[in-house]
Amino acid sequence: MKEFLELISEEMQNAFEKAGYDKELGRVTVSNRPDLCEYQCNGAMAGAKKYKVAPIEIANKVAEKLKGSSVFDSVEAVMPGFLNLKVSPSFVSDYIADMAKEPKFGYEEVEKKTVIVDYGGPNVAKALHVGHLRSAVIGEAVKRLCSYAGYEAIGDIHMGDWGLQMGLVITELKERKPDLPYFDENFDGEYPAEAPVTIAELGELYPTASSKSKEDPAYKEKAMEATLKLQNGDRGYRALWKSIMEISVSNMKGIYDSLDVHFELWKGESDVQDIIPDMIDYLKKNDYMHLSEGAWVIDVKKDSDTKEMPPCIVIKSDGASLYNTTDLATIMDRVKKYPLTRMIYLTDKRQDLYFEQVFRAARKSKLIGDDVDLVHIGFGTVNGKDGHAFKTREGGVMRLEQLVSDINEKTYERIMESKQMEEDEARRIARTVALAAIKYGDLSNQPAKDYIFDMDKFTSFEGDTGPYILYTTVRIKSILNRVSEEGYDIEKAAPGGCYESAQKALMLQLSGFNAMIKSAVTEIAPNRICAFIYETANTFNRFYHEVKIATEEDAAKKESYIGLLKLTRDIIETCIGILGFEAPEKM
RNA sequence: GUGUCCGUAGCUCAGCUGGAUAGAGCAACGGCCUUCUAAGCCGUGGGUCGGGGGUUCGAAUCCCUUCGGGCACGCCA
Repeated sequence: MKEFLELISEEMQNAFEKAGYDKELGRVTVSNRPDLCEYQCNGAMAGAKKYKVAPIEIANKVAEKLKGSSVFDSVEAVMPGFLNLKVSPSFVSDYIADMAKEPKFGYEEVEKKTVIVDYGGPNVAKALHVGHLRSAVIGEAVKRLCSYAGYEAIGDIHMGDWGLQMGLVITELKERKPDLPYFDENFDGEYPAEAPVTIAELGELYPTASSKSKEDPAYKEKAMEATLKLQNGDRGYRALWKSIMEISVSNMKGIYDSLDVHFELWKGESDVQDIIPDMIDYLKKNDYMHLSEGAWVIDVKKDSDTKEMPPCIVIKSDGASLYNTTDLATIMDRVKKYPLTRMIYLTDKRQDLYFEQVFRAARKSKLIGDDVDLVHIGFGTVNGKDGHAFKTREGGVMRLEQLVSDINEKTYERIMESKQMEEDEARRIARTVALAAIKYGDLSNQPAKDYIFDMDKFTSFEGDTGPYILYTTVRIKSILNRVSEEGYDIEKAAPGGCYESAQKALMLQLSGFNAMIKSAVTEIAPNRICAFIYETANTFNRFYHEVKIATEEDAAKKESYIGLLKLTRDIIETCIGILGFEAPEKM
């Protein structure tokens, strides 16, 4: 189905052509002066120079040609040459009626192709903290957006399970419990089924090891050795690693589930270990890689570069692989396994340069063809109110679990303050609302920007927030339920006819849905969806306030209202579904 | 130093390929609950869009320059 703006632009373009001007000038945009008109066309001013006439003259001539148009209710040419437009109520309401009938509200899917979204990126050794929130939340939304758009979207958590962090953990554990069989070179029996550490211990092991290695070079040396030993397949280290992986992954699953974030693939850096040697051979054989300062690197500098571009290190001088190695191997692996058209990576924006190097290296060495798009979306940091990295009140790193439960608790209190409700129902609703608060709060910002995670703001639930969106949706559902209970068949209600200006405003708002999705997909910008549903909620609440729906006596009006309500609900729920949260039945 | 992102109301942010009086939310102040959920709606006050040039009929938006800030720059991820 054609986009609404496209349809009215066509009408305008025809008028330009009939008036003897270039069709291209007739592009219509949403008005930036809603007090004057709904849509506008600025083509007359752009064309003034070309035709050597005053803009207003062109505008007048075009307006003349639009007399009797079934699309526009009014076309006004005003100084210096704007064309101010109002569309006819029947034209919008017909369009809206069509949207309600079409699958995906008339949005036309892209060609079905496979895209991998690489997000999450948790570190096996480290507890999930606020830093992991954005990747999970944005990544999930991007993946769902791609799916909605028609792609075959595959999400890969891509865990950090193979680098130095594992060496650090192993080293620290060895210091503490040297008697574990994993560290006994001569041990050849079955390793214990139970993990040698709890998840809590694991969470503490890494930070300790990490700070030790920064202060003590000998310790760092040990950690690096342990890393290499693990990568080289030491039996005990592998068994230990596997054991740590198991408890870590099950812990992660729980947390990601609570965020309603789900991965199709639970791959990690370690999964490509077996193909790394082949890749290295390939890179060496074809001279893509050479020795530099003891390390194997791929030069990725281009003549056109104005900036410094260090080479991409594939093998460290101690022979160990690193992030780059596994990322390149992962690219190779994915290309082999899937008919890919695109790979989207979500990480902190501080890795911008790194990904540019890896992408260049992958292309240069032909591990990936030019037909596959590689995109890195670097997102900003989550900061506290003071503008610095988000911390707990005590100054520690905010664990993701902690953050979620804090917001759940505050939401629960908020509900109990004003509503009469059973405790477990309130708890359940609190989780739904809290999740919306967290996700919307994140997604409504542009991904690349840092943002302030303000707990008070996030739990206040007024204005441009997730709970406001949910509240609006719940209001709609509430009316539909009521009407339905009174015996009205809401299934047959269709949004035909336009009786009120607030109703028309809502229709015009909804008519922009498919254009919005299109731009959100092209720009990979979930924040577009947030802006759209916020405006939709505003427009609906105005309509809600001005028009009494349930008590409307005129059957035709009532049907059109209810039809519009259903469409509004469906569109909002589709949008929040893409964003990764949902609305409760009541709140 | 090189590169990159950013600087818009007291605070947090929108402003798409340049267009008419720069928009929201929070905070402040004032209205609206016997009528579909007041987590809502309506209204008031508040900005020389960091500064300076330029392109244009027209610039927050494009170009140059300058100041201020964040971040990254071979063996971490």
